[in-house]
Amino acid sequence: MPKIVDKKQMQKKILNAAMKTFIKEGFHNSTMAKIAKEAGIAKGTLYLYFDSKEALSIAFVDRYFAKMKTWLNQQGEAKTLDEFIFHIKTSLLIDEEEAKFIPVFFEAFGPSFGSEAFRKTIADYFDKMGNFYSQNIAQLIINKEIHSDISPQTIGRVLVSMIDGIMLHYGLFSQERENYENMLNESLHLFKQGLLKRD
Amino acid sequence: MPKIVDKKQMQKKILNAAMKTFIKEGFHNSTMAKIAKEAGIAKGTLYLYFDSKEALSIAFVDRYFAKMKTWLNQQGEAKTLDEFIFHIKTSLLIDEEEAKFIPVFFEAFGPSFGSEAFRKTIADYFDKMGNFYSQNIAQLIINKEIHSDISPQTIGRVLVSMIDGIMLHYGLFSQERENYENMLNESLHLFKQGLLKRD
DNA sequence: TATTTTAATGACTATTTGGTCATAAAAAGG
DNA sequence: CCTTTTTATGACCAAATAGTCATTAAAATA
Repeated sequence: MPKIVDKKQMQKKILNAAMKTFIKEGFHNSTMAKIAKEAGIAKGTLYLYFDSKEALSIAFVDRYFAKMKTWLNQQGEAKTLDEFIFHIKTSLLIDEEEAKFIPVFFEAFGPSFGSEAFRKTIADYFDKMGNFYSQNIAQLIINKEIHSDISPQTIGRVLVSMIDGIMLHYGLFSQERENYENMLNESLHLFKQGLLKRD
Repeated sequence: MPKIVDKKQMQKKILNAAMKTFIKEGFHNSTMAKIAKEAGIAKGTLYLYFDSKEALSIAFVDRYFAKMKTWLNQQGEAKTLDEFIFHIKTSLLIDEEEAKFIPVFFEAFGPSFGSEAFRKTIADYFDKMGNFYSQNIAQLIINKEIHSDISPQTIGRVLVSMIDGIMLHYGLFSQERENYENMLNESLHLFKQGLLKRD
């Protein structure tokens, strides 16, 4: 009796079209009509799968961060400070392709920072990352690898901010790769010295 | 014969109104009409002083960075590590009003990150800040306040990235003020321990 | 194939808003 | 106080675009 469509498949198709349109036109010139056309459907159809442009944007960003969340969930807990520092280094060593997407991200979603919902989506991701670090730091304090006069909750979230800052500056201001790796080593050294338990 | 008005004074007044409106409404909801109203003038009058909304935005961002550069130039060199850390704390302790402007900045100028020239303008500012820190760190190494196995040039620029990261996360993800100050203290402690010369 | 239910369509609406312009007001000097 | 020049005003216009809805198409099943 009823016509049946794979909703998720359709949303995926639309999100792919959105990506193409965003890259080609810039985010704020990407009208719902253009995105629909790129997906090969009518505007009304698009609204059957996303209630609003904001909903579409949020779904887009969600998918963008999904990969990183998956990566995060795969990470095991570090048992030593060195291992912990290595974890951080791994998360900072994004490849050059990924770095090039950072300015595009701001170009595309800069205007979205006006939306509370949008900011919350991103904030949730960083909070999750912060909690991951916090738990690990708490464990490392128990293991007596890290000195105990710091708050794991606070320093975990701070670490995320600092790491993000380093990554953003790399992506936005395109320092040389070699230079970036120097900076990584220096900052990781600083992190390690800052966290180290002294006897 | 002619009625005469101080153009610069008027532009300043309008830019102040724009700032207020941007913070209150966000950039995209700040219509020229609202800005004019905030400035206590008619919309048509506003267009006598800025040819377009874009012209207004550019004037606005120019003024924003000019202030920060002035602030930077006024800073003296720290003689001790504690003084240096205090410097950093001062630069991180932006007031809540300023923090509220951060999302507005990305909202308004996010799309500009597609422009190489725009990124360079901002990069120059951060480089200037990085050099300031580098020079101070070099001096502190001479003063034997900081251990000598780090590169002042590199760590100066890294510090700027990390500081910027902390500030951005505060502004964008609006943590509680008290929480932010805790984070500041924790991260400054980490910086200090990381930089400290050990005997 | 007829029936039923869901999906697709795109012209249309409602609203928003950057920018204009004819008119009015203000100031300065003769 | 009249004239001239500059400045101020806000109703108005045109364009853009998010979102709607009556109508049509498609698919699944009996």
